[in-house]
Amino acid sequence: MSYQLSEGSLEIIMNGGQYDKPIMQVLGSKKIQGSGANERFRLLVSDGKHSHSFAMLATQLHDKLITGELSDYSVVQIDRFITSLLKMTGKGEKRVMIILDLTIIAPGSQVGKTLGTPKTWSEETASSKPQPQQAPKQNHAPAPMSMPKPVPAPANLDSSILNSKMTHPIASLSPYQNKWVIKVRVMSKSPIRTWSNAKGEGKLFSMDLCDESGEIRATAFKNECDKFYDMIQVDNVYYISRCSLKTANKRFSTLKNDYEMSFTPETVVAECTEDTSSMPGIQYDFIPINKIADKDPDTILDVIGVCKFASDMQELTAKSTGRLLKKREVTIVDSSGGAVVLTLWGNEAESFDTNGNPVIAAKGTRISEFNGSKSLSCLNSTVLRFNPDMPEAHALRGWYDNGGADLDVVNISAKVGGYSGGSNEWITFAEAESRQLGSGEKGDYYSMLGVLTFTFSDNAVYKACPQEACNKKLVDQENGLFRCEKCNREFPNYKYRILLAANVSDPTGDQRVTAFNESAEVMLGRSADEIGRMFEYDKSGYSQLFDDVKFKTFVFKFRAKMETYSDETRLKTTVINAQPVDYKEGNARLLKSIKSMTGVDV
DNA sequence: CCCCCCCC
Repeated sequence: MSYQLSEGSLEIIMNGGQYDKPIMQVLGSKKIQGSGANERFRLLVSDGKHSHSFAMLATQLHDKLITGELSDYSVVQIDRFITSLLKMTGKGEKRVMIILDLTIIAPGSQVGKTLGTPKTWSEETASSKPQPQQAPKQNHAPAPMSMPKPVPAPANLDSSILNSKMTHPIASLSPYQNKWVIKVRVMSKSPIRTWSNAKGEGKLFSMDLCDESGEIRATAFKNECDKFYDMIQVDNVYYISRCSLKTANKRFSTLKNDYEMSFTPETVVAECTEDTSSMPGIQYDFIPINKIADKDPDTILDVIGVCKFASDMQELTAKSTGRLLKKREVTIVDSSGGAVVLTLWGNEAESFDTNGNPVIAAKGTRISEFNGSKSLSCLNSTVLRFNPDMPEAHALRGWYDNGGADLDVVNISAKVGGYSGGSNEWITFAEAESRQLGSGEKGDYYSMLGVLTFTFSDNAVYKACPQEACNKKLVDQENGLFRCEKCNREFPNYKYRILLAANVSDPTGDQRVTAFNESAEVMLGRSADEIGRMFEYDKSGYSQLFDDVKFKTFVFKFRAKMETYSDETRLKTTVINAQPVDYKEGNARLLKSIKSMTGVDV
């Protein structure tokens, strides 16, 4: 078996030229710094003619080396790379190649030897030769850069860096080398946050930056926070230089970078005003909503869905910190048939506009679990986009507007048992529907303020087994005796019980419900015994009773569950409890609700 | 230099 390496490609690349997907051989690898998360590997690669050891492996490819998939003598196709000129202390410049993506063509064990007789490539070799120029193509090479007017002061910029007409890839940044300019897109920007602890107090904001080679978080404290907060805008591209780098604490960052940066008083930021379309935008890795249920709590993920329902904004005080929080729960659906609640906080909760069922793309939301059901919660670093101009969003819009809106969905955030939210919160029929209450195995309970709009008097009362624990309907033997099939006994006596079918309405909808004896007695305002007697001896009083209760308001507790009768599955809602309204309590709830909707203290 | 990401 013979392998064809891209002879001469190294020379072109190391002189700053372009070469599309060169085939090279790995001859060695060396860990150059750190351990664990700080690991970085340098590779010795050969194109058969030359070899050089200034190739670095992007961190996301480390696994290939660690698992041995990539080893000495492996033949690889370098699918994506960038080169970067690094200033070496006292040694001029050195070009390094950062391998961003590769395909293994043959494992090292299979190749087993050095191909060709590569000579060590050196800077001298490079400078002694004319710069080979392949026709520019694709976007592999460092983009030629014309520096915009530096902001705020040109004197702050290292002119040698700027004049080098190149920028450094994020993947090449390290604490050991501070002369660089990066050209980055801002993926997200946190709100300004203040802190106060034993070491002092201050304020900060952080931003997540990306370029072709990777991503990194930058934080601006105190003066720099004030200086740059307004200038830095999400989605814009900036040239940034003179930050300090330190090891990132993986506990607090999910970015794929071993380092993070802090702005310093010397930091210079200049907006890139040229065409930035070649710069990567925000990269999403969307998970279908129905797959979220299988993921562990605290997983960070990207999701896109159509807003089917949004709660009003609520204000609440965090018990632990005493902080005033604003939150809004948005239920999103996608064509996977899943629905999930996404919780927005702060300004995003406040300004969210539910009109038109917007498509929401969210990058970096976190799964939270409460009372056994999962939902998504936004973090400060979460990127939210409403109706973004992207294929996934257009596809979802089309799906939703052409029937998707009416499809049944499984809401993975549906409450599992217990009263809704474990609280005595009053919800509406619309919310019950949106939360998919009743779709689970166990049935769901919720409370609401509802109006009894109709009660069905037919078959509302029946003669039940007189045994205390048995309420079975008796069969009239027509001989003065009544038979209970359950107790397998005949009785001369019976007790009346109510089984009431009714309609309940609220401002958002209505629902056919069934009420059993105790709650039906409350709704009708008479005992089952009285109602039974009226049924037997006072037909007009009996029907008047059912008329009289129309439009009475109650606080209901319902149990909702899907049930199937003769091949037809429908939501069955049972009255667990009905109580007359305590208007003092009811008004307190309304005031609270008005306050949360308007922010007005009433 | 932060490291909180909330609540039911």
